[in-house]
Amino acid sequence: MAKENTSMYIILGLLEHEDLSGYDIKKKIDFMISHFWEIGYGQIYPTLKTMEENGMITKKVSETSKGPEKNLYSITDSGREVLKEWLLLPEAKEYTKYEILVKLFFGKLVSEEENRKRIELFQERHLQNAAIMKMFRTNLEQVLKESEDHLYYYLTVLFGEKIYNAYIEWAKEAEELLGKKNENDNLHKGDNE
Amino acid sequence: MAKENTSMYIILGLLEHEDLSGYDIKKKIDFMISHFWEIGYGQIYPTLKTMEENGMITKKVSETSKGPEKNLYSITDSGREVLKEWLLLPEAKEYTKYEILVKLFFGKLVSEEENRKRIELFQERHLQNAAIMKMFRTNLEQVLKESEDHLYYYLTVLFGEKIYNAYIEWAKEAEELLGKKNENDNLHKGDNE
DNA sequence: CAATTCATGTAAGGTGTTACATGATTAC
DNA sequence: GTAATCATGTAACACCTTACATGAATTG
Repeated sequence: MAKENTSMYIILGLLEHEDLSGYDIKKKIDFMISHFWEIGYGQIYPTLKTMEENGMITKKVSETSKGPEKNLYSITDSGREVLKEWLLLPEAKEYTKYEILVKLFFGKLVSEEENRKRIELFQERHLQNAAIMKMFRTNLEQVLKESEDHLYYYLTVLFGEKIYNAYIEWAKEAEELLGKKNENDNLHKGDNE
Repeated sequence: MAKENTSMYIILGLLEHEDLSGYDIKKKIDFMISHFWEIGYGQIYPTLKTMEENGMITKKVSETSKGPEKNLYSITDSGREVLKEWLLLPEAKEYTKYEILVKLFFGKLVSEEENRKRIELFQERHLQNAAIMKMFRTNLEQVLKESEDHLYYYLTVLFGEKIYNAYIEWAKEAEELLGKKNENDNLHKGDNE
């Protein structure tokens, strides 16, 4: 058995709620979870296979009236136990890799324009992400008034929004700082003329 | 050759500034870079080996008066070129994995106490990180007044501080939301008595 | 004299990504 | 009819972590 295998627990968690195919699982993850944990098909299908072999889930081939045939998976009691045990364990610390910061860290080696462009693109990407999260949050808030079923989902969306906003704020400040540097450069240029 | 191999470029970037041993490289990364990109010895030593084979760096064994012998690496012109080319490429999007959010997403399956405890620990960890970043930033600001040599380093520290603060803010709000839920629960409890 | 730090490295295994392969159905 | 979506899967490889192994020197 694997050591961590968070993908497996994500699949278990989703199946605890409803029966799903590998394809469905991917869609759910992309929509609700991918902002803090991405998984590809290359991980999902093999994992489903070993999970079935280990008795955590069962497969039934569903002959839908239309479309290709689906493998529908259901969680077993054993799977439910494995999931709950895992949920009680302390989690590993978050795992973040920001290639943009590595490149910026060595920013002296390229032109300032290059660095500024990089930060702008980063900011644009995350303005979009922040907008998506805000939309999700607003929709969820309507639903939360009636029942708190989605409270934990809401917490993850809130997290996403906060982080993306922090990215955007940083990008603004970073651009200002580079701009200030430019002004100084120009002043000094003026001194020498 | 590898496809991305960001570790390699980090090593090149550090060697562009000064000659270092594998051990030195690890220390530098831990101190300045690990907040956005971690690397272990298991990656550094093998990478140095292949980099030497590919002519990006050269090794000289330094017989220091005291302590064990060191392998000091220097970047070559070829290595410098490889680094600069990479610095001009657009970066991959950031890679983040938050196991805590996965566990929270399925938070309904465990007790609320469990979830609250989790968030508190997360917050404590990042209060410490934020404090470290603030200290770094304050120190760097003193230096920046004299020369802007460390401006790019400063930008990465600023990033760290913003992100850790966003984590902390989120944790506060999340705790409040869980608390509010509790109050509601108690109210409903009262209704039924 | 015991623990920590300095210093280098290997082996094994787990994790994750990318590319490839296939084929039916649906929407334009 | 062509492009996109539905649906499943494999193979290769790149990446990264962990554990192990060794031994000298320094610090308390």
